[in-house]
Parts: sequence; structure tokens; C-alpha cells
Amino acid sequence: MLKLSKKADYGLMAVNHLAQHYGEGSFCSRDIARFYRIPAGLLAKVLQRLAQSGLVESQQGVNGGYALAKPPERISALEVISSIDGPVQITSCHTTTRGECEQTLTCTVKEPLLKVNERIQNALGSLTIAEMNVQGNSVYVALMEQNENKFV
Amino acid sequence: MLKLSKKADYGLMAVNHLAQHYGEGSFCSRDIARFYRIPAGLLAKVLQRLAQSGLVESQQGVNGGYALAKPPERISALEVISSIDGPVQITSCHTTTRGECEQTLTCTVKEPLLKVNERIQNALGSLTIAEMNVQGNSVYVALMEQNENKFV
DNA sequence: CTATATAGGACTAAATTGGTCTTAGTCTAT
DNA sequence: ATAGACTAAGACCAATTTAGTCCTATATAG
Repeated sequence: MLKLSKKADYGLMAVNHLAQHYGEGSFCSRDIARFYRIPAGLLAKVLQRLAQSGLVESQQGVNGGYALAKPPERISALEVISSIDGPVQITSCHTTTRGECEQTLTCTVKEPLLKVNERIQNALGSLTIAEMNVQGNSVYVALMEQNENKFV
Repeated sequence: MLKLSKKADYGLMAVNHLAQHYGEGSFCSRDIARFYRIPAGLLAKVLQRLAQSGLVESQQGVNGGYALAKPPERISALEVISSIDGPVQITSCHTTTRGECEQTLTCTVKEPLLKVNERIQNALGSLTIAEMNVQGNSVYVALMEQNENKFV
């Protein structure tokens, strides 16, 4: 239905958060989850994936947590999404030659949809986390005020 | 996972097919399904939806079937997809004020993602069925030859 | 050594999707 | 007028995917 998974949503929120505090050390998964009211165990999983794909760096142990592995300007929404949900593909059939679906031979929509897919990847790939923060910032500021900066 | 549903895929294939035979009368759901090896009952459903939203016109009774309601140049992939799957929204949270998800207040990604969504809608909205046929035509021609024009 | 953190896999529950079936209604040709 | 070919629509089930939990292991600062 052309929808992002919640994991991807959560991942973007977490990365956004880390971006807002880029250079301020690491933040633990549990706190971030509490702050955004995300199920803690789930966010933990999400952050682990982001760590695996090298977008964030993890530090274990006391006072450990996660931090962005590179500046927010150099991380795209596409990177975050695809490292959590796998590659962005609006069609289930692969580009590779081995056909998987019943319609491999008869599918007249595959080629045109691949072009659409490229455009979508482009839209997501050209949106940096830094840009997301500019746009979503008002929400975050309000949030911090509401929490009286208890967090961090 | 940002994927089109099979229903949407099937719908696009069917509409594509009708576009290739635009002006040649109506084609019944069952034949189209057989041609593309799509489950017949399912395609019937899909075509019914397309009829409801006015993209195709249905004719009941013997020799009935479906035909495009307007020329292929004036139907976009977005129209087909959204009339089958509902509106294209990469985020599950609505634009409307009534909050549905837990993060309504704390969601920092909503606004930026809405912009991405617009771009996606644009990519799909600017792709006409006529254009899809140009691109996917080779597949179709091969298909027809293979079937020795038994169909139609 | 202990408390706090990530790593990662197994597992369950909930939701969505894909697909079938049934009944009803419509139209055409004979 | 009626049989047969077709759409309309909804109930229903099965399969897959997604969301979320839980448990165990490992790392690390103090």
C-alpha cells in the first residue's frame, strides 16, 4: 500500500534526534524510546540495524548508546529507510533475470514502474537528515520546552 | 515496506491492456485474467473498484466487460493505484488534525515526509497509462505473437 | 563485581493482503 | 421468456508481513 513501516518511521525519528544532538556524545535507545513514546524493545532493534549498516555508531556499556556516524547533512532518508526495511522497491518482482512472480513474462508494467521507483528513490535519497530537522524543528522545540529539558 | 499491492499491480496491467485496445469495445475480466495469469476472482474485484471510481466503464451481460472511460493519455498511474489501494500516503498518520498514532505530538518526521509524499504522488501522477504502454510495449507485442492473436 | 548498555535471536500477536466463494442483478441473443 | 455470459458486492478464509516482546549473551565504566 506504499507505506513506510513503523520501524522506518521510528528509525527516522531516532536518527533525527541524534542529528539534533550531533557532537554531544551518545544517547541510549531506551531514553529515546521514552521521549518519543516508542516501544523500547522495538527501537533497540531498529537502532541495531542502523548500527550494522554504519549510519550510527554504538557504544556498549554504562553511559553507552548511539551517535550518528557522520554529519546529518551526509545522511539521507533513503539510507535510513533502506537499512531498516531493505531496498526501496515498489514492485515485488526483482530487477534480476530470475523471475519470481507468475507474470514475469506477461508483466507489462514492470519497466515503467522501475522508472517510477527511481524517482521515488531520488526523492528520498535527496532528502538529508539535516533538511528534515530544519523542517520538523518547530515540533522538536515545542517538545523540549514541554519536557522542560528534563531529557538529555 | 513501500511496496505496491498486488491488486494495484494487477489493476495497472488490466488498465494497460484496455489502453492497448482503446476504442475496440469492452473486454471481460475473466479473459484478461487468463491472459496475464492473474487470479480471476481477484481481478474482477480490482476492475470493479476501477469502475466505481470511474476510470473504466463496465457493461454487464453477454459480450459485456470493461473499457477505459477516457483516453490513456488522461489516466495516470496514481489514479489507478489510489483507486485500488486508497490514497498514496507513505506515513500512516493523517494530515488531518485528529491524531491517531502515539507520536502525534512528538513526531518530528511527519512534516518532512509529507513533502516526500508529494514528490512521490507527483512521480506517479505524471506517469500516464499511455506512457506506460510506450515503455512496456515490447513485452506486450511479444506476448501477442506468442499467443498468435488467439486472444481478442 | 555490578549496574547499565548494546547484540541478536526466538517467539507471539496483530494487522494486512491475497485469494476464494456465494448470491444477486444485468444484459443479449436466441 | 429464458438461458447463458457477464458484472456487483460482500462474507469469508488463508497466507504473509509487521509489530512487538522476551530472553540470553556480551561489553564497559566505575
